[in-house]
This record gives sequence, structure tokens and C-alpha cells, in this order.
Amino acid sequence: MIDIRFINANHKLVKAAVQNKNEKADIDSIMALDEERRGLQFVFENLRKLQNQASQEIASIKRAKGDASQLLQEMGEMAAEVKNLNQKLAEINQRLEAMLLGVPNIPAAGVPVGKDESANRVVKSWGEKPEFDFEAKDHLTIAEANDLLDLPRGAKISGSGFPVYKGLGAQLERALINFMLNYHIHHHHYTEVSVPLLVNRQTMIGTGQLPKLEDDMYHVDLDDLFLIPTAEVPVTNLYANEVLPGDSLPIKHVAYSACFRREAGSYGKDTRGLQRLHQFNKVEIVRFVKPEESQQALDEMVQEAERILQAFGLHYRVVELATGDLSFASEHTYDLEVWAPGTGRYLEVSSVSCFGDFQARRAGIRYRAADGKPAFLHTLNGSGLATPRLMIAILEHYQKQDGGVHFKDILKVML
RNA sequence: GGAGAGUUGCCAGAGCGGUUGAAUGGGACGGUCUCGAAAACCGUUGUAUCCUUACGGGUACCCAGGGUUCGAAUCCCUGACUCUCCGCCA
Repeated sequence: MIDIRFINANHKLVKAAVQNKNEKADIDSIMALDEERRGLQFVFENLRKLQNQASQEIASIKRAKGDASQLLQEMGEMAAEVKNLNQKLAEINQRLEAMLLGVPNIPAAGVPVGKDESANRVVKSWGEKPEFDFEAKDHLTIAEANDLLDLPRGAKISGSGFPVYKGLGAQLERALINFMLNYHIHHHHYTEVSVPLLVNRQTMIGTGQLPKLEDDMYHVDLDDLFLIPTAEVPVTNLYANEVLPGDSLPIKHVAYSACFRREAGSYGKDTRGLQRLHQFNKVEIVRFVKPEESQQALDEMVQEAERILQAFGLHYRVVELATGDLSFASEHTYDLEVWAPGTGRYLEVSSVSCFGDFQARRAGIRYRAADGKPAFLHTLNGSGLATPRLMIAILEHYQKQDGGVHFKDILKVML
């Protein structure tokens, strides 16, 4: 959430951000409504002041056993007015809040400006595309030959996009999750948390998935709960509406979770095999830091995600997202795209983002600053990593000419 | 799912519908005392927002949302959460 005072003071900047992010929040209406709100608020507070004073008077009259009926009658009329104003004010506040929740975060300075991913900037490339002295097969072909997946049966019991991993495929995926968790715990000093997969509406608003992306979320109507699209949601909201001691920062959490995405509007896009799924597994890293430390934290987290790919010797590139490709809540994001030699494409396996105080403001996550006052902290998170596309890259990278897979080499990395 | 109890400031814990933003105790911070420390004593100690250059002042907040009332931490309703008991169950 963007502070309304910041909007009032920097409306040009905010409007530019809205446009550059292809959003459509109406900043002028927000400012107009806020002005109306402030006016009403002022009137209301003055009225309340009178009312409070009169109440004191009535109290003292009654204590002196005097007659307060005159004043009581006057106050009766005022009470009606106060009530009326209060209702109006509540209604405006609600509308303003709703509009404010629709204002995206502002891209960080230096983020490439552009309307879509074509303006993204490749900032780094690591490793080389592997050379095979045979025709490289894609992961689906490899999976079939080795009985690693059973996608048709997944589709039967749930629908397409709900994969069934089988045999060595299932074991490999489980091992990857465990490997990545341990890596971040032991090498990068994250504290593991295991969190709920269903969260309430407020939690989804806190990290910025709602109200914008409700159609992309699986929802349990009866309980008004949402299946998480990423562990970012429960983990970031762990500290919602808290004031954390300054010396507890930075807080670093790693979590494994299943992730659920409806992927509305992306039917038929990149659907082959494990490329795009409704359910997948992911290890997520999340940090809560002081504002002055978030820039460095972002760089570190990108490197932490990179090390997983480096461990497997997979060629990848780091892409700095342009404004139009940034998520609603993000102000600065780097994607890791791993090379899948059989598929012949770079696949996004990680997205590392700094949210500034945008999420902290929405979720009410604060820390006790050096001056003793509560202040909003900064949140960051990154995939470290998502398993399906990592599986794709690994299977295609470690394939053998005879259609098999160098499982022993993969295992060696994880030991 | 059923029955009951509870939710107050950093913590514990009072609170009659009116002078309660909230007793009291603890903690923390500052001071006196001391060579220093402890003890004792004194003082300070919530958040948000508005007005004000400042000093200072206003408003709101006692789980959340409604209601009653001139006035609600205090009464009523709904919801969330915690605890106890019963039922069911991995």
C-alpha cells in the first residue's frame, strides 16, 4: 500500500508508476476522496469535542444534583448529527481504503521502463549451453522413457496441470526440495518455517495478491480461505500487525510449500509437461529487514538462488524485470531463467523481489527503529527454487544418449 | 459439532455507564544516594491521526464489527481467537 500522504505529495510520480506498470488506479479520484475525507474528519472531530465537553458538564451537573434536561435535549440533536457524520466518514474511509489497495507499488529508481517483458534487461549470464553429441530430448520424452511422471492420471483425478510424480521422478523431486531447504538453512542461515497452505482473506491482502488477483486464486467458499499461490503469503504475514524489536532484524525464513495457481487466462501457453502447472512445489526464501538494508538484501538473495543452479552446473541468466513486467507489489525484481536444452528455451525458475514497505504497510509489519518509534520494515522474497522447471532443466541437462538419465551425477550434487 | 470461561497498556492485573488513556504491581529508561554496584527513594514510560514554527492542544483506539445512551473499557448483538469439559476424528 502506498501512503496517501506520499500520493498527495508525489502524485506525478505515482501516476507514472501506475502507467508504467500497466495498472489503472485512478489517482485523481483517490486524492479528491481523501480531501473530502479530511474535511469531514475535521468537522466530525470538532463536533465530538463539543459532545465530550457537554458530557462532562452533564456529569458535573448531575453530581451536583442539578437539572440537566435542557442540555440533554440539545445533546440529543447533536448525537444524531455525530452519528450521521460518523457513518458517512466510515463509508468514505472504506471506499478510500479499497481504492488505495488498488494502487501498485512504485518501481525502484533504475528499473528499466517498458510496457512488457521485451523491455527486461539481461544483467548476467552464468555457464554455457551444454553440447550433446546426440539429439537432445525434452523432459517429457525423458520422463516417459524413465517412468518419472504420470500426467494423464494426474489429469484424471484433478485436471490438467496437476502433475503426478512417480518412482525416481517423485524421489528426485523430494530430494531437490530437501537439498534446497538444507542449502538455505546451512549456507545462508535461514530459519525454516512450515506454514499453512490455506490462508484467510486478510492475509492475501497483506502481501498484495488481493484484491487484484482474486481470479487467479483457488478459493474455498465455505470458509473464505485461499490456497496459497506461494509460501511468500503465509510467511510474510507471519508478523502481520506486530512491532518487532529492532535487534531481531533481519529475520530470514525459508519455507517449502505446495503452491496453487489457477493460471486464469494462460490456457494453452507453455503447457507441455511441467512448464506451467496449477499445483507445484517451491522452496521460498523471505527476509524482513530494516529499510536501509533492503537493497543489499535483494542482491544477496539473488545470489542465494543462483547458487542452487550453480550447484547443478546449469546454465542460466539473470533478468532485471522492466516496469511493465513487475508484479503489483514489487518495486524491484530479478528473475532467474535456467536453460532447458531439450526444450530449447530459458525457463523462469526464480523470481526475487524487494517490496520496500509496500507489503509491510498493508500487513502492518513494523519494527522498533533506533529512535524508539515503530516504523515499517522492508520485505523481500525469492524462489529458491520452484521444482518443476528445475526438474525440466536437470532432466534435460543430465540426459544420456540412450534415453536414460545420469541420476548418480545428480545425486552427487546433493550429497 | 455441543456447553461453559475468558480476551484491558511491554508483562501481570484492577476497573461503579460520567473528572479513566485507563488503579496497582513488575519490567524498562532517567535521576538522587554510592568509590562503584545493590537496596531505597523520586520521575518518565502506548499507538495512530489532525491543528500549531514551537510550546501545546484536539480526536480515535481497552480483540473486531454493529447497537443502546447526552455519554460505553463498563450494557446488548454478531464474529474471531484462547482455555476447560463433552462428542467426533488423522
